Amino acid sequence: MILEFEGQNYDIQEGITGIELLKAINKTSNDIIGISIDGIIYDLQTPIYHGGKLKLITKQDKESLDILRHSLAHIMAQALKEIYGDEKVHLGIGPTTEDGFFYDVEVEGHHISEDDLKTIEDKMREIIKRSLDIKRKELSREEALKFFENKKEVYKLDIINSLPSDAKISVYEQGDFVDLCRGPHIPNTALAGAFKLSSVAGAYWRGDASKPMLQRIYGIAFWTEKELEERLKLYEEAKKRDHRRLGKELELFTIDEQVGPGLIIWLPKGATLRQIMEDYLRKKHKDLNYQFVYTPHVGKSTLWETSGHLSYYKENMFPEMKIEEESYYVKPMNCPFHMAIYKSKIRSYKELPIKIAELGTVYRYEMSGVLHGLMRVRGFTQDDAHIFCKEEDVKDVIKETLELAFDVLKDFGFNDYQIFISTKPKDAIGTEENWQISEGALKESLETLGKTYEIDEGGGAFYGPKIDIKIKDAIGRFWQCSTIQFDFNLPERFDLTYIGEDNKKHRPYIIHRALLGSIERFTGVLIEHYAGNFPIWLSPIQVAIIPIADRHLEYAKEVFELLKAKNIRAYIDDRAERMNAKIRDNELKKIPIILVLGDKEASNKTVSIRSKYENLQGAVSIDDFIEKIYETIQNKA
RNA sequence: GCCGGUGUAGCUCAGUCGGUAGAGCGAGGCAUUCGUAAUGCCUAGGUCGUGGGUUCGAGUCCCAUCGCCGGCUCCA
Repeated sequence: MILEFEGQNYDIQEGITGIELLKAINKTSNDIIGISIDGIIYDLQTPIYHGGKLKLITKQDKESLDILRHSLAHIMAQALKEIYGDEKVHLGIGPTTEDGFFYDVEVEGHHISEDDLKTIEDKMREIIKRSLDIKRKELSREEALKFFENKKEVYKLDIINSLPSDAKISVYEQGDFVDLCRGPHIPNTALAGAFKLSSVAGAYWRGDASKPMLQRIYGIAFWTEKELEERLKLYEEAKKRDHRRLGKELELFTIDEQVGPGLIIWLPKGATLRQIMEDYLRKKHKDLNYQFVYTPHVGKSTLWETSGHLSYYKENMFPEMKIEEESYYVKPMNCPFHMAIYKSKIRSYKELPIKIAELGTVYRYEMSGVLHGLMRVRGFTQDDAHIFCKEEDVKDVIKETLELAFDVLKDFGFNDYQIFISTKPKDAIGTEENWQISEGALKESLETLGKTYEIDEGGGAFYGPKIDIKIKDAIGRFWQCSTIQFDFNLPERFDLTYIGEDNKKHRPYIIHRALLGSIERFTGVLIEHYAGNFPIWLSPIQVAIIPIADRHLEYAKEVFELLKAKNIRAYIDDRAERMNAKIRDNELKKIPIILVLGDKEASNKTVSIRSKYENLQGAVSIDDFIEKIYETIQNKA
């Protein structure tokens, strides 16, 4: 077979392993972790049977991290076996994750706790020090079954039995430890980089709640200690930004055990933030001729039967309520009500597109174990809208909607996105034409706007294709917020029509979209994105006024009234505290602008500004201050 | 819902071997009136998540239950 490497062709014998190959081409280095041939990754232990373009994978290549992490999972498994006994430890799967690895295991007679992690880590380091070669062996199915049966590795047997009949079955061996594995792996345990076991949690075998629950041990791994430290710092940073903590500290929201889990209580400051967000959204939507509506929180069961929710979504709905022989359900979505609004009169092609918007509060049953602060709740408000349009409007509507989404996200401080288009799945409703036109509009609009996107082929809902936008926050995490979905289902179910130019009835297209998604969740993302340091336009309190001594209180009130008259959210910190203490407290409360008022300011009618903003510094007149803060609010800086 | 952890003052946490609960911050009061990140003193505040049980005696041990935390699962 011919391997092409650095512009040269090498005639290499088939079945050669990477290690031998590297010797043959005179490239040996501990930095080389694997190779790829025509993009297929091999470790250095695997025999190669096909030629092509050879690339060396070094520690600098992203792919090498996967190899490292995979091997660390094995080393952890070996450590567990040595600590708890070969026969007692049953291995599940041990894949890599975004920044490390995990292994799902069952340990007979022992529950691994966080306290055990240190012991396991120590054993892992010991194994690494043994400098064990990691060897690959291929087995026949029979051999493999026999081997793992002897070892009582029930989960491995399950895996082997589910492999396709022509699959190559390989095991990797390091010292006494042998694990069923496809690879790739580092060649020797001594090459294992920096790692830390982070947590242990339960995980169903094969993700199936009817199967036994194994224990999943998570680890983080990188080639160098430095990278590991950086990652651990990121977790620290995320912890500092945790919206549950900041939400409490900044008095934005609370969740009361007595009120109920997953139900958000907006405290005055959080409510102010929410009102600002909602007012902003209303304005943005009205500019594009969206019509705002209000709809009830409950609807009769017949409504949910028509919409299909009772057959497809019931397990996520709060249970039925009976009133006067009728059954009602609390709404998990706003769609059926918006359908009712469309149907409230005969529609003409002349009034399309119709854009019905609502900040609609919905309730969904979420399992108790998944609730999480503002991010995962049982009651939330969607910035929801349904656009009813003609086929020829589809493109323009999608483009307009996307522009609005990017505009809004940008104003909230998000400029980096991952965009996904999900296309037609196997069991779909709607005509081929419906899907083509819709998918085409989604792709074309993104291209017109110069946005790159990925396609999740066949990942759409059965009722229509969609675009999901994930926003990147200040520390690099992605959050899915906006979604724009076609719905070919509801127009049929509710028998929606409009009268066309031809005086005949036609089916409208429905585009269902939310930009922030859930106001609750988006607020959580905002809190973490800004670490509680909101830009002035969003900050519940924009200005803290600190009179230095009581004799300055009168001037402070004067300034306060002037700000209040201009709709600037200010308050006077009139506590009997020293100025320094007040400055500290207001900094901790993350109030963006602090005005210190003393003799100088009172006599000159100025304010002394303390803020992080360059244009808002030092001593300026009140008018200047108001002008500058207005400018900053306007810029949403 | 499942696995594991956890629950002590408004918040963050200490509480040994089972012997009736403690700190800091915060809150209230008094004094201080101060120039860019913590002034001092005093005071109040707890059915130890809840309900059972063991015990002469339970914050501490056991059972149940609720909430929270980390995951899994789920997210037409």
